[in-house]
Amino acid sequence: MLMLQSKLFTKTRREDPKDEQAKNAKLLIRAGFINKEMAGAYDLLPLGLRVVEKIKSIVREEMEKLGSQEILMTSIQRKDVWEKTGRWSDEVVDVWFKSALQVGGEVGFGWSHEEPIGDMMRNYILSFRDLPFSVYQFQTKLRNEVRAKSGIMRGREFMMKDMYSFSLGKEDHDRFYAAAIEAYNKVFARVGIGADTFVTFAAGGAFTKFSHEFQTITEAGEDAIYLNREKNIAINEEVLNDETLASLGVKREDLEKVSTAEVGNVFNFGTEKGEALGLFFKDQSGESIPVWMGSYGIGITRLMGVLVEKFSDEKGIIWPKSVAPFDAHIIVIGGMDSEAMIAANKLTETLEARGVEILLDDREASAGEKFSDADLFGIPTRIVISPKTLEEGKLEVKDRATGEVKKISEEELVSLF
RNA sequence: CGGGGUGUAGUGCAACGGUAGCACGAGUCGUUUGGGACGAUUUAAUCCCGGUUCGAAUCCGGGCACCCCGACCA
Repeated sequence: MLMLQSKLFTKTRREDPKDEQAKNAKLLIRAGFINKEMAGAYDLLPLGLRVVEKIKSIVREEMEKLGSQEILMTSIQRKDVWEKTGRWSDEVVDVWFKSALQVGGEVGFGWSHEEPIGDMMRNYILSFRDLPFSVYQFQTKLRNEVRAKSGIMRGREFMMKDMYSFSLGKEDHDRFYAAAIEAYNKVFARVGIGADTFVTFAAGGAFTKFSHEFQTITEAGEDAIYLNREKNIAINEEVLNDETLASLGVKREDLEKVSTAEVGNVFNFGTEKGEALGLFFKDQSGESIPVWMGSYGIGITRLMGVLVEKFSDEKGIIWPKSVAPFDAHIIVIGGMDSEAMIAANKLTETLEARGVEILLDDREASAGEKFSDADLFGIPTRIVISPKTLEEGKLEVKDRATGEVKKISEEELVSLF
């Protein structure tokens, strides 16, 4: 895959936008990955969309390994479904966006899909033979937040991967729940935040004492967790009390308080949703049993924000290799029809054949400007081709993360990918 | 939703109640080409509505928008 930078319509900015404080928004806007539409709503531009798609691919792979099936539900939702669980009320759920149909009747815009999916599954879950299974989707969630903040980390419109499991009962559910946690850990490890992401004990529901959240250490986070690194136990602030501590076997004085951002959560509904929504199956004896449900979320765009918060320096973003918009950024110094350009085109072909994704800076711009943009974009490997490198017969390769510069042959370079 | 702050060319900043200026960007011409090149030249703005005043970017009222703190985040 090759993208010519001269064709990229976005521009980089030298200065931070004045209407952003959050580092993730400042850098992503300056680099042209996103555009601010309004507070809490950002457009994904070509480079930003590529990052989001990379994250989605990783999540998708892990969900497929879990055996989950991808779907896509609607954004407009029926009122009656939410009334069944008492959550249509603005008093109960304060983030609703609602509208009215011209022909009469109200609709809500999906801030979650728990109720609609439970309702939908009444069409497909009839017998114990239909269970268990799980489905997931990448969906744009709409939430009428009173205060959007922190750039793309808390928006009114954002992308979320939500998964729902439908099980025969507790045991069946617990098996999937544990597997989902494993899958989530793999996702966070693959996007580069494994070491700083902890499964925490969070407020539970009617069926479990705790739910679990995936919290990543970052100063930019809104949450705080209490961490015992030795025992690998992390506790959310809202459930930190003597009872919790006793049940988990940790002492308050052994806990370290760290600032974190929630990147995922898993929740056990038990039979609560099934009962409220009328989602039952017939067991072998013909008895009607409520379906046991769980929900599992990963904030895709928030995750992108967290990555920028964690991986950047004064010059720009430093993407982990797994989610970078491109593998390599080739910088040509010299005109469009220079020797360097010809050499760059040749190298590009060689690398492309190996599946390397390349952004080729073929613009008529000064070297300094190209280097600055490259640093801002944060593509892991920067390759410079110039009259100088041609003369030496070597390529200059710079690692964005370490800053290390190497002069190597084309063969050596190709072997890096 | 409570509190605080800010709205000026595309972007980032100036301007005592008295001619809206600077830098970057963008356009044109020329010279340049390894860390945001140089010269010439052009382009382009006071969030909206109302009030005070001879005169408002500036003061007052209302609205809208954005940022921050808190609350909220099932």
